[in-house]
Amino acid sequence: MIKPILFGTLYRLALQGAIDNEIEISTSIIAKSAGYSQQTISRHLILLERMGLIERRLTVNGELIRITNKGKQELMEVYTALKEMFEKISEKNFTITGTVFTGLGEGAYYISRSRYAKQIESKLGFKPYPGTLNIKLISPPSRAFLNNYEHIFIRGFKSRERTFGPAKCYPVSINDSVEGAIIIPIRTHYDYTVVEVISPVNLRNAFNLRDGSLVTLKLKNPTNIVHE
Amino acid sequence: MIKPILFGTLYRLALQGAIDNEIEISTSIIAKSAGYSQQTISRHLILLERMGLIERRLTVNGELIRITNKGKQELMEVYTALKEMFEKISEKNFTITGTVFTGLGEGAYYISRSRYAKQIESKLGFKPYPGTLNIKLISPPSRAFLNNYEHIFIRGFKSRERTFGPAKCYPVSINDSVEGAIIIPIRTHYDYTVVEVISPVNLRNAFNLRDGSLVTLKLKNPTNIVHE
DNA sequence: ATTACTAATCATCGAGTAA
DNA sequence: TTTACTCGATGATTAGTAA
Repeated sequence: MIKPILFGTLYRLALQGAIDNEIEISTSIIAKSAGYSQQTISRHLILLERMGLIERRLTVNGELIRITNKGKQELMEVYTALKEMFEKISEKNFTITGTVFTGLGEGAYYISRSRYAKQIESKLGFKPYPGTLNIKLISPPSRAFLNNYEHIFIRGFKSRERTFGPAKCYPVSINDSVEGAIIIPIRTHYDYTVVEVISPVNLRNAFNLRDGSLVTLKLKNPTNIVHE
Repeated sequence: MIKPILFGTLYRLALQGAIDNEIEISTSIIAKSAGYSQQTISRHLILLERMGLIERRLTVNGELIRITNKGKQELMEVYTALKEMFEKISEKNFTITGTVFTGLGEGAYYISRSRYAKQIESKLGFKPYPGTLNIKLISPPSRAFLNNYEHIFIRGFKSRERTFGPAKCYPVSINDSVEGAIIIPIRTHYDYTVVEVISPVNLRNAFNLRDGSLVTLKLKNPTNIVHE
């Protein structure tokens, strides 16, 4: 990409319709819309012309400007890059990869509580295997992006001995076959590079997983909610 | 649009896949790909963060960066603008609008010469009405863009008294109904904000045109040739 | 290895103005 | 009215470092 400051001015010209087309405009008008001085735009135009990105002819009312094919290509480059990015987002974020590791067994203790298991069964549609699969994320390297997706809320509760916090669940398909969900306890901040997965089956057995085995998770219901 | 220099850095981050997605990267790596120093990128990231366009968390290997929805919107704004421009070009340049005005009658004199009329009949496929319709361009304001299109060449010739120069013709449909052509004498530079139109009929009568009447011309055979 | 501060350098900007 | 020059002011960049 050319220098951003010049790209900015070239983009302004394009907005005015100067692609493949001569427009009659003055530096002061561009300056006003771009938030720069007339002198600065004049200088920018001189530079763009020297770089072969625009052609221009002075007139009495200003100048006739036309973005050349070279200039068009500069804009096209950014356009196609942005296009690819925005088109790929939808698929790209749905696939999560990581490796299996052995945790402390805390997850299993939680899932085994009937107050949790019953909620999961009713809200996610499966009776969870009493255990979680710990996954160290590879791509994306952090679970922060999950905030962009819809979650299913699992309420916390208190027993006689202690408090069990609430959790968020994100339905996924594991290795493109078994259904399950990522479960993130809300209270604990824990490690952002790790997720726990629940499913109706023992995933270690189902896929013959050992520590270090690669697992892919695909987010379902990817509504890509706007937050903030 | 935000300041071009910051847009440039935001765009770099997007290229690295930071839209809706945390990426682990260091300022020096971005700097290398962007052609700036590590310090400059560091400063840019601080500014982008303050503006709420990115979120980031430092790690031991660099930092985790994610473009926020606000940042995404900045990119999307440019994307959609470029998209519209590139998608509309094909149609946009085909339609020409302008108003009728009375010329000096020079065109009529030319067309009435049989050496011209016969060429027009054989090359354009119609016997021209002996007159031209003068059109003051509104959109685009200059006929310079015609250079991007294929033309049909009409040879010049000499009579006993004087020389008649060659001309370029661009087939058009007038008001989406009558076929004709823009005819541009090659020799005379004339006024770039004006075109003359020929057709098999008297256009003033056919459309009941008076001076100031609006006319639309649509270029046919819009091959949109790349020149330069 | 990082990020990011300070200070010196350099590029860019805009006021004034000529053509 | 234009564009675009000079030049002093401003803002951005990099080098050198600290953390």
